[in-house]
Formats: sequence, C-alpha cells, structure tokens
Amino acid sequence: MFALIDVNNCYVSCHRIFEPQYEGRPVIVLSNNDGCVIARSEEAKALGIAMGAPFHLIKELIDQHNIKYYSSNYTLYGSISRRIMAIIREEVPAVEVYSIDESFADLSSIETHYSLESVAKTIRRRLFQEVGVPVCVGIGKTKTLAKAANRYAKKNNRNAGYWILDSDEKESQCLKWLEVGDVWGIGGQYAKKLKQNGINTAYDFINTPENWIIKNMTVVGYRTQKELKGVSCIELEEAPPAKKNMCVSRSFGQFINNRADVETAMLNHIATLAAKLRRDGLTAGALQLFIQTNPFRKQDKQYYNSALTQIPLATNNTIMLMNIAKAVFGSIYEEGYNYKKVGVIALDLVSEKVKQAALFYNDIPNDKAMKIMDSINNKFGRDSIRIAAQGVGKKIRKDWQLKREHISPNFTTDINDIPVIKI
DNA sequence: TCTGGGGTCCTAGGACCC
DNA sequence: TCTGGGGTCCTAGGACCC
Repeated sequence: MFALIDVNNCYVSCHRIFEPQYEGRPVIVLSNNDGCVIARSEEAKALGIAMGAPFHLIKELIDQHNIKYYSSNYTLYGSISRRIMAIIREEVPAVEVYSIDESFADLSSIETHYSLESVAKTIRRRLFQEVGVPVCVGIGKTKTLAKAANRYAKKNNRNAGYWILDSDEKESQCLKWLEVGDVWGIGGQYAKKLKQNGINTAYDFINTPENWIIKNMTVVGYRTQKELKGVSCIELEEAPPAKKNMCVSRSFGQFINNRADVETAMLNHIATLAAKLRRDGLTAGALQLFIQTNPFRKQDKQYYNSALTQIPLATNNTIMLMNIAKAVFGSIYEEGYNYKKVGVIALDLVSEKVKQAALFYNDIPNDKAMKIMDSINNKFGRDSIRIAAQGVGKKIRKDWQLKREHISPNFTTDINDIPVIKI
C-alpha cells in the first residue's frame, strides 16, 4: 500500500501557524508580484475565489468579506515543509517527497487495516501538534489510488482526515465519485476529450478499452488506467532523479523598456541559477536565455525571443555563466518593447564529478572563489556578497524586483522575525 | 496599473548511419 | 510490374505535475 500525505491548503496553513487569529476566516495567498491567487482557505473557496484569480479583479470581494491576503513567502513554506517531512520520515519506512506539501509513503510492510489506520492517525496528530498544520492522508494500492483516496478524504471525511481504499467496494465507490479530470495524470485537455466520449468518472475511465486509451492518451494514459485498476506502475522515488534542466525566471514588478535593467535582472537570475547548480553539485553544458513582453497588455507590441548556447566546458561558475549570457543577450534583446520577464535555463546538466574535460580550452575558472561566496551567503543571507554586474549601490533596488507588498515575517528562519510571547 | 514559477515525459517527423 | 531493413539522434509540440 501507498499513502499520500498532503497539507490542507498548504500556504494558508503555514501562515495560520503563526497568526492563528485567521483560523476560521477567509485567507488567500498571492503569487509572485502579488499577481494572482495561488492558495485559498476553505472559507475563501466558499466565497467563490477561483484558483489563479487575478488579485486586481477580486479586490472588491476582498474588501466586502474582509479576506486576509498574503504575498507568497517561500522561505517560510520551505522551512515548514522540512519540518513536516522530517516527522513523516520518522513514522514510515520509506518516503518520497513529491512536492513542497505532499509526500508519498510506502506502507507495504504494514498489513492490517487497523495498523494502516493508526499510521494515518499518528501522522496527522503529530503534524498538527508539532508543526501546527492540518493534513489529509489517502491510502491505496498504487500511488494514483492513494491520490484518489486523499481527495476523497479531503472532501468527504475531512474531520477524520484520512481514507483507506482497502477493499474492492471502497475502490469502486471512490472511483465512481471521482471526476475523471481529478485523476492524478489526467489534466484539462484529456478531461475534455474523455468527457466528449462519455467518460466522466474515474470508474468510467477504468472501463474504457485499453486500445482506445493508448491511441488517444499514449502510454502515459494507459499507465494511469493500470494504476487505477490497482496495478502499480509508478514506483516510489526516495531519492529524486537527477535534474536535466534548471530554470530561474521572474516577471518584473512592472514592465521595463531599457536594456540595462533587463540585462541586470538577467544577470541576477544567472547568479541564482549558478548557486543552485553548485548547491546540487551540477554543471551546465548549455545555457538558454529568454525574454518576453506581457501578453496581457493587449495595447503593447508583443515579443518573445530565446537563445541557446553550448558551453565548451560545463560549468557552474557564476562569472563564466555571466560572460556567456552577456555575450548572447544582445542577440535576443530588441529596443522598443515593454518587457515583463527574463529567464535563464541551464541544460545538459552533469555532475561536477564526472564532467568531460575540454581538449582545446584552458580558461579554467576560479571555482574556489565560488565556494567562498556560497559559504558567505549561506551564513549571512543571500546576496551578502555578489558580482558587481548584479548591481551596486542604488542600482540594487530596481523596478525589475518582485512586488511583495503583503509579505509576512520569516518566523522560522530569521532571528529578527521570531515571534514574541508575552507571559 | 495590476494576470507565477519550475519542472518531466512522450510522440512524430526529419535528419542521419550502415 | 517493380523500389530493403534496421537503426539512432534531435527538435518541436503537446500533454502532464506541483
């Protein structure tokens, strides 16, 4: 059996740990740049606030119902997530951290219904007491069934907070209830196509001929069908597979139409990217840059361009990557547009330890300097030390930086933000 | 005025090789 | 009337996940 443990309305729940006065009240969390809604409390969902709703279009509703809103604070969520995963690891033999708020567990060593139930209850109780977040636990024979069970628990057994698919009857009942578009692995496009063919529930889906599924949804859809039938095709991945690409991109707080600022933003993304590569012990064999205007501004001329550069000697050195990026940037930047976003992607990633040497290339970068930069930034906070091209003096705070007007304190990661308790 | 960021997998088609 | 068989690599596009 597999379990899926999923934090209820994760980002909202993270904020409520430290501001419990918002328990029972409508709360939402906004995307970067306070652009749109990416998390909602149950109370906010009940008021009709949709996932992805643009913030500026729901301001009236927010005032009307006194909805609490936060800018997203990934430092906080990451920290809470680590606490959660540490506790889950103590309770089950094997864990796959699937996302910031979800993990799969392998329960194959646990046999009776009673023991499964007790694992679910213990995890819930400990996370609530020791971290302060509510979670739901779904249990089934495959990862896809565990996902389905989790959804069932959330909608139909929320107080208990778990659901176990340990009989054929319970499986059928859950699959008849589950809309086909809510199956893990079936997204909007396939859901539309399935419904056009009269396949509305997960139960309809498992009773659809295999050849139809393969023809219309490839082998990926076929695997999903097998999983729903109780045949496990997707294994637990305790160690995440090596990354193939790594991307850093941000929308600007407002649009920018001067080259120097766009370039500075890009170089800052390079610095972030290079640090992420070094953190994971990876080097990039190629670098892609892209820039784009804001597609929502219909009054603006639209533009998108990208450039892919092979790197002769795979690297994670900030200065080298910056030099490459600067050399290529001019080929994609065009004057006369209002830019909204710039991004950088590292591709052809290989481990630092096994990277191929280059025969005709002697420009060995100073990686020791990078190590020192990383250790300073790890100790004193990001960008404590940086490359001058990222901006100095007054240039550090600029239009391209994120808008986060409703940011919460970093309660768990910044000594200055630790909550004060008065006794 | 204002609409997120970061990933993976699969297939078809076009190019190449012997 | 008739035109082989067996492969790989790369890219773009489309689907999906959180």
